[in-house]
Amino acid sequence: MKKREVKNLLYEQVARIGKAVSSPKRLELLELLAQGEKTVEVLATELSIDVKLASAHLKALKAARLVEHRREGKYMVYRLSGEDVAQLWVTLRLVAEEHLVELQLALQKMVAAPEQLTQASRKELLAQAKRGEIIMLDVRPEEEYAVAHLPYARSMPLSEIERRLAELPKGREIVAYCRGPFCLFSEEAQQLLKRKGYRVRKLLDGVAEWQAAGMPLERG
Amino acid sequence: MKKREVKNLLYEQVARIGKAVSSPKRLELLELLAQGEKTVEVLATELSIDVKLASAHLKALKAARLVEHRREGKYMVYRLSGEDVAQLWVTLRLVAEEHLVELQLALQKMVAAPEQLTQASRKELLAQAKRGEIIMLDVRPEEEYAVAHLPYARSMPLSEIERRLAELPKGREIVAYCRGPFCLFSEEAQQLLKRKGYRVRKLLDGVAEWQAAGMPLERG
DNA sequence: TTTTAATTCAAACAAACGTTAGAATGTTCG
DNA sequence: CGAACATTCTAACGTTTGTTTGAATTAAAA
Repeated sequence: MKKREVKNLLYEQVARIGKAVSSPKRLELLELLAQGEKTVEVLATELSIDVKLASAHLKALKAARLVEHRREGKYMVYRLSGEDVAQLWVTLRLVAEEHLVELQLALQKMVAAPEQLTQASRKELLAQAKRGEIIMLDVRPEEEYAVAHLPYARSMPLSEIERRLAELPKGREIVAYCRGPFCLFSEEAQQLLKRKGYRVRKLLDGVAEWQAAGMPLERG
Repeated sequence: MKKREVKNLLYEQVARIGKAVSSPKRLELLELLAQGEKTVEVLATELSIDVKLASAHLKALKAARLVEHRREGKYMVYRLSGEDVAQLWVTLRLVAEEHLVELQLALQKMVAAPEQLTQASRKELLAQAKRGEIIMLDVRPEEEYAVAHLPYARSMPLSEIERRLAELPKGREIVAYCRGPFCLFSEEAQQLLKRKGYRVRKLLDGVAEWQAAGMPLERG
């Protein structure tokens, strides 16, 4: 076998991964699955697409071995096939944010103050949370909190914040986070809590970003 | 603007990066450019493709802002638009190696002993090279060595090894490396030097892998 | 001016992709 | 068992891709 043929074979395999992440829908699926395993129905609903289309995209992801699935009763449950897949999603997003002006602009429109965390500020934040100086608030659905969350975080899904305000002491600053920079939950939580008179910061990191930065998670 | 439309916009931007890395040819171009800037002609020759086709792929990479180019006399010189792009290539390759059995098999066929380096063994290797216990040998073309190379490495391109054997003392073990796991230079260097009676190990890491692992490089 | 390197444009073709709709499969539940 | 449900398979569509060829351009060098 010639050198060129062997080389082509190698790069074609890597390109399979590339092809899998070349579609916006599949990227969104990966980001969602980075929060924990989910059924096809849930995924389709979150993406606002037909279940059939979601299934087709999941099949493509499965062909590239980026996801695995198992049957659970009536439902088919999909999950990422490894932590490195979540890491890949974060890397892709970071490269896009770094190089694509269009994405930077779109993000600025979406988020008032795009506070980027450095490695140092992540450690500082963790220390503050440990000492109880701030309240780390996970505003994702409770199932996702159950899979994994930032250390010392408590769960309060966006939809429940309004009627659970009593649980939040007014004195301390709140730091809200959700699925990552593209997720709007923490943005909405921040606006809601600000109206109620709280001091609130918003984190762009989700669990995938936090972990990719080498920081520890709590797993349920 | 609706939430869904904003989200679509965001993921579409990241998918631009995904599309750029969804072609084997473009991946090979990125890996080559990770060794240093190169002209279109050189790149096309290395890939064994038409200059026009190389130009078209480079245009696609440029559209995704993964590469930049400048004119230098008659030649158009391309380079990666950042270190994160090399990091992306390494991440993609690692995910592919981890999940695609086909790639693992192809690699095994190519390389006799696929010695994977851990973080600890990289540091140990660096220490040995510093103490002069081993000879770190960069067998890539000299220009690529000039751009960046592993610490304490000396340059001896594969094509020159045979007539420069006198420069290599027989006592010490030689550790040869090239562009990365998909490059055959170090494999051929190892076989050649073994025939000449040297003790030779082969490194799968190239400069991109070495750097992605957080290890230091020497830049020329 | 002529050569060289690189890009552009156009045309062509097969292959692959995203999406939609309808039929088929396998599972649970009454 | 049969009905309801979740998911996948199949077929079809228009679109986009990768590649090759040939001719036309642009910029710099000899």
